Amino acid sequence: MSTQRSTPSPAPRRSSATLQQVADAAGVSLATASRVLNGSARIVNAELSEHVREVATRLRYVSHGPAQALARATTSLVGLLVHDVNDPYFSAIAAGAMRVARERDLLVMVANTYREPVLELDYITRLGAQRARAILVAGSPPVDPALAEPLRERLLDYQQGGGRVVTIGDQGPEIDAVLPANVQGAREAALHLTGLGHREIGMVVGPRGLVTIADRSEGFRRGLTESAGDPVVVHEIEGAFTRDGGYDATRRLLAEHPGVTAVFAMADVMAIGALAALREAGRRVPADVSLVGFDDLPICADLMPALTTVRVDTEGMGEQAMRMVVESPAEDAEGEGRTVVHSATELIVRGSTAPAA
Amino acid sequence: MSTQRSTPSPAPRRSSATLQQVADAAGVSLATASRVLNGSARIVNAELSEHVREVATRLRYVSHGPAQALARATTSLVGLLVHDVNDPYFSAIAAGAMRVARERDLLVMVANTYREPVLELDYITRLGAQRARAILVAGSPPVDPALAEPLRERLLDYQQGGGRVVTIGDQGPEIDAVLPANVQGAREAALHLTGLGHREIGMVVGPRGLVTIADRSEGFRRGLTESAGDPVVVHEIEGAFTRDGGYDATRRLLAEHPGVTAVFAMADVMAIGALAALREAGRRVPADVSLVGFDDLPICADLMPALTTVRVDTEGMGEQAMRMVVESPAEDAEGEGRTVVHSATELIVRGSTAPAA
DNA sequence: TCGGCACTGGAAAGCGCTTTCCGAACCCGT
DNA sequence: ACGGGTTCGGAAAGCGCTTTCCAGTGCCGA
Repeated sequence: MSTQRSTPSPAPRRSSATLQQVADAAGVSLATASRVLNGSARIVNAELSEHVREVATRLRYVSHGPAQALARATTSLVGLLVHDVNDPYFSAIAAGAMRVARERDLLVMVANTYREPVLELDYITRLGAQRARAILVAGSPPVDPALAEPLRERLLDYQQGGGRVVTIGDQGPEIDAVLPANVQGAREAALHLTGLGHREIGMVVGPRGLVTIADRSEGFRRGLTESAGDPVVVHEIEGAFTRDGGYDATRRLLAEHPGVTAVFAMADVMAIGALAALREAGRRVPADVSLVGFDDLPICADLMPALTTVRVDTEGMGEQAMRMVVESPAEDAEGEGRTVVHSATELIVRGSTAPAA
Repeated sequence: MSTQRSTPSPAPRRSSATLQQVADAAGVSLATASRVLNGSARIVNAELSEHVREVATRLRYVSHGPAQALARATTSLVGLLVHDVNDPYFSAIAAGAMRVARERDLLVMVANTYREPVLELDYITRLGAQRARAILVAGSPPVDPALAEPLRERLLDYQQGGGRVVTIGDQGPEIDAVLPANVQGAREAALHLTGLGHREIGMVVGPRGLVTIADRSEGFRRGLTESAGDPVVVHEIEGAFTRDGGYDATRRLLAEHPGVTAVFAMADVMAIGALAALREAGRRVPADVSLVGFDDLPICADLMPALTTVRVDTEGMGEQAMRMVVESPAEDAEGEGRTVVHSATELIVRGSTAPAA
């Protein structure tokens, strides 16, 4: 990148008017101005009200958020923690959440945690310091309770401080959550594959330490056991939760178990890598090997072949989570208990799966 | 989605300790506590300092952002306006920006504007009200000055109020910007295609009202005029700046001009749609028709065939923009003028282009 | 006609923090 | 041993706003 500076310009640094100035200019008290301009319960005479509003406009008055937050002891900021906005799974969640936030006049602070516990904890603290009204946490927690505990603890802390927490993925008791039906979805994928006659199947799994992966694995295996006919051999290979992770894992899978006729990748991003690996290995999809993904990213339909996958309503989950933030505001204070919303999954059959050869 | 509530739980709603309480508990003054806990210029005795810190930890003190913002007259919040985080182009920008923000201890408020002027203006106002330290605006402004003016005006307003503005895309004088080399990139795409002997080319353009599109069109046409050999016939078809927009436009293109041997789609998302349309029309890529995109989204390499495209360093632009926010903080106040950073583009040749039949 | 009430505007007390200004304590050189 | 300079903790004045409480007005019924 190259930088360049051009001609100077005048710079009158005027900071915007205060409520007091508006009140003075309008000849009313600070209290009245406040009531007129920033939605109060108390009602002000229409005429006066109009006058104040005019003056405010003329003076280009803009309310001071931090001051309001201080006086009201609440903000309109909501935090959203995602592993990585640049991953379509999470950007869809973010988009959904932001849509609802917009309707509710909330501002969303998004942070990438890259699944790093330190970052997660740090962001929660920072959001707490900003007195964010709520925190949404998207992304699978670790299976190991010892690893999950610190995050959970911090969230509980924040929640006790009066903040609202909603997670997409199960962070345990007392924390509201919206959960995709991972087990169920994976089970359907398994039934689909065995139904097509596949008897040697590769599972390209993401980091086993994640609950999401554990659930999808479990669901898939459960589905396999339910299948009629000959017993199924399954090979499980782990890779990073990315395109390259799927690519590498699939290469290893093919090297070690050349006989597989189907591959189940535990996320579409991984499936994309798997597809590349299969192609590279000269396996035709679906003629030689069938491939199933998970998530149903928008791109799936445009892959060649189009990817059979399990649809997750990511955007819907983001919306739902954000809705919960506002709609049961005092849930915990009421001692009511935890709210859990389940989001259904659905197998979408496309061109990447076919009967076993 | 189905909802369910489970067992109740106790709910002691304790809000976190204040600085005053920490000071009292530590037996020091408010001022000292403040100096110890929230980085002040003044230094406090190491021993005392340690003591205060201990007490603060014990009391689980968390600084109150809004109060600090009020007292300091500045915040650590930065706004980021994007057309849609769910579009990989923008999510990459967001990821880049957030990475740098993280380093600088800034919190990023992301908002989707869906290219709706009303939303853009509204968000800027709201960010201004929150006293966001800076606003990043990603996305092409309209070509029509009458349409671009309101946004520009509002940004200038905000800037005058002491906020920092950096745009990705040119919002005109006095507003710092980082600009992708759209013209240059498109020109290269044209040269590549004509170099392969294509003489009847389709341009699948996005909304003509956008500067980005105008620039890419211009660059492409310029490249065509520079080509050696026979004159080139070019057909321009407009579509929405999405996958479906590209799909529809390409279908129309093929219907009206079946003779095209190459298509230049002005964004990869559109190219993906174009690819689908070509496939559907029975045209082999690249044997019958060559295809070039723009942006180099990560998925491009995994399409079939892999997409020849013009790489834009989206993530780098996001980083750069965020860096500018912090690194020349008082640029406008100094009357220095505008800073413009150019981000290079590069033609990436992959499998979707081949010599004309 | 008059007491009482509903209504509405204003004064003032914070909300939690930063920072300026003071003054006490301490160190040094002479 | 003493004056001047340097440190460093504390008191207090805000930052811009909300909201409680109070007081003035006008209206009602009796």
